[in-house]
Amino acid sequence: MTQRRPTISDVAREAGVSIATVSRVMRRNDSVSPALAERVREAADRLGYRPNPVARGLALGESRMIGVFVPQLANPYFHLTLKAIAGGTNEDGYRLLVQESDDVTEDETEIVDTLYRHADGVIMLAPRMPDELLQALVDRHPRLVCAGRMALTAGIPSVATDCHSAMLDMARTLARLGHRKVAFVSGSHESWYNMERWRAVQQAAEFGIEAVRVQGGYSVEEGRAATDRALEHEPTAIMASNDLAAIGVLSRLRELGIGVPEEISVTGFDDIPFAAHSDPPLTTARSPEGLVGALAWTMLRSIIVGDPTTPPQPLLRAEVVVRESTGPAA
Amino acid sequence: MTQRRPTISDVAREAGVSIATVSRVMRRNDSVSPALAERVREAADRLGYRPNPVARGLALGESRMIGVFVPQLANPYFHLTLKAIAGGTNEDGYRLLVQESDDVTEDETEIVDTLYRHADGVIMLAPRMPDELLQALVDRHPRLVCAGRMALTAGIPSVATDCHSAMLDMARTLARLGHRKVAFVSGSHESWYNMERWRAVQQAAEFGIEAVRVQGGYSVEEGRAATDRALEHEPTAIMASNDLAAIGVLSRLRELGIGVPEEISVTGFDDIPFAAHSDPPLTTARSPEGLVGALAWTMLRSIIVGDPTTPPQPLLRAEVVVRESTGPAA
DNA sequence: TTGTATGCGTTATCAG
DNA sequence: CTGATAACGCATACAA
Repeated sequence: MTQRRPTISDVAREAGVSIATVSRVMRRNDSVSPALAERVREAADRLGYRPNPVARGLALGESRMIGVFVPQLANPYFHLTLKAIAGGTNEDGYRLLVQESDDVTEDETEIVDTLYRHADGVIMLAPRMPDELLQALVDRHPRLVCAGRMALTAGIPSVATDCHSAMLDMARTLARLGHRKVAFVSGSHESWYNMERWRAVQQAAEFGIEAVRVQGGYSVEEGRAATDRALEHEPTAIMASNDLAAIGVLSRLRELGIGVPEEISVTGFDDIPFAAHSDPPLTTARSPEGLVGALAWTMLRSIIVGDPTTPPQPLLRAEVVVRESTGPAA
Repeated sequence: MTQRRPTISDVAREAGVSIATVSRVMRRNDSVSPALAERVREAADRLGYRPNPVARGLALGESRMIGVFVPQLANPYFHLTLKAIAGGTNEDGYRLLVQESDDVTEDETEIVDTLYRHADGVIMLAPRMPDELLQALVDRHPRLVCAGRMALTAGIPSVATDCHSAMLDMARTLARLGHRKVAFVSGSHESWYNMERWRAVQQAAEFGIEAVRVQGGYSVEEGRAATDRALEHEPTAIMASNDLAAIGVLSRLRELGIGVPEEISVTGFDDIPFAAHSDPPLTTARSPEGLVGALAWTMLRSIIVGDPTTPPQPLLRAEVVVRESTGPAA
């Protein structure tokens, strides 16, 4: 029933040539007479033959696949980056192998290890594992780049957004509006981005802002739950580590009948597509995610092709987007 | 620099045995003396050896990978299904190869074809291609299942949600609230789900509802743009084909100062996580996406292992979730 | 220009 | 229980 897929030998037999010739034709190696090439192509078409990329990979020692690790596919934040990577790899004839850890940090090493077995290189998006593990990983797998986290001490080519500056900018904006006490709804303590953002909020003490941190997460539900914890500290503003949580905060505040921004200001981070359409529209920061993805691929590609010039490892600017969820302190 | 990965031969040499023995140990084939097995395992550990899954796949004729096609990774609707599939495959020792078409229907065949070269089977989520192409696809690739679209005429094992009934229920609810004219914000005309939903809205003529259709899409932005087109028809209710578009509709109506549900009622479909947190919370329908994914994998697995019993091809019930975006007709 | 033979890393068959 | 050795499907030196 399940007919066997035609192999290169089948085509060779059909065309009356050797498999070497077929291989050459498929690889577009021009050192084969036009007539023969045409005959081979016809035979291949007739049989519906397509080279087996796995076998080709084994022979060539390359798979033409790129592994991408992402903590959480359900987080819209990663989508633009992912698209940018996909765009770049497709253009260069590579395919993507995407795997998520579903936010469990312990699985990251295992996932990247297996990705690496199937792919010519791996891009990690916002890995949470500690630097030591990252270090061990890159020792095993030299073709590895980090996006969404600077892992320079681990010696991994990295590209990320400078969310510290952006978060500081947002805090400064709040300070100017008279806010003195803000609650930070934290994401994962293992996330580099999250810790950079928290660092900025703390540093906002410079502007006279007192900061407390409550545990949040990366979902609307976790943001809702964190809201009650935040309110215990009676802040005039709540800064969430990401938009997903911030939208949860907005949802919960509305439920409690607390006016935003009249009574409490709320900020997010990432500027996911929903941020502009929440009620009220969310003040947040937009990082150049597409650029992050594009650069990550550029860096990885230059590693793969053995380009000796070390690519720059940029920390990209994020831009504050002020919408209606922030206002003067109550 | 980039040291070669240790192969089975390296381990064999290190342990002083044949590669056959190493292979047996790695495959946990017990027909090898405990002492030798231990020696081999030690050698493997020392070298950091891990079997090359690609080579193993070539020898075995299987890759232990499952391809998943999805139209749009950025659409939250697919995430639960994806997670369910990932859960099932991981449990059975398979890995996932995920690819999206970015909503361009023409690319679907090519994507599935290449997925199929790398994987032991493919799950298509909500493919948009016409039945004839689907038919051609399954002729080439017997290990194929459809989720989110019934493709029975094409002879493809399918599992999907009965969104026609659910949409009809929603329309009935609106009719009882006095609505007589509704605008349907359409998704892709090539989407089976979308057409099922539109069919239901049309059928709502039974309840005295007059329906018009305007073009929408699968994003907040497209929903916003569609709103103005819908308003030209002066409907008392707008039924969007999916939550993403519905949230766009809400956003645009708020901008226009049109009260929901006082002046216009709005419904969505899918019950994505944001639906409960929009303003106002969205009336929508919830399909058992997790179940869809789980069943899709069950079906595919039984095909792969050659289970002769034809699995059922269920049309699953979706449930209407009434929230505050619907109310009596103005 | 074309064909032959070998290797890529494993598994499996068949002897010993 | 263990070891040669032939596949698996393809690419490529090397010969012709």
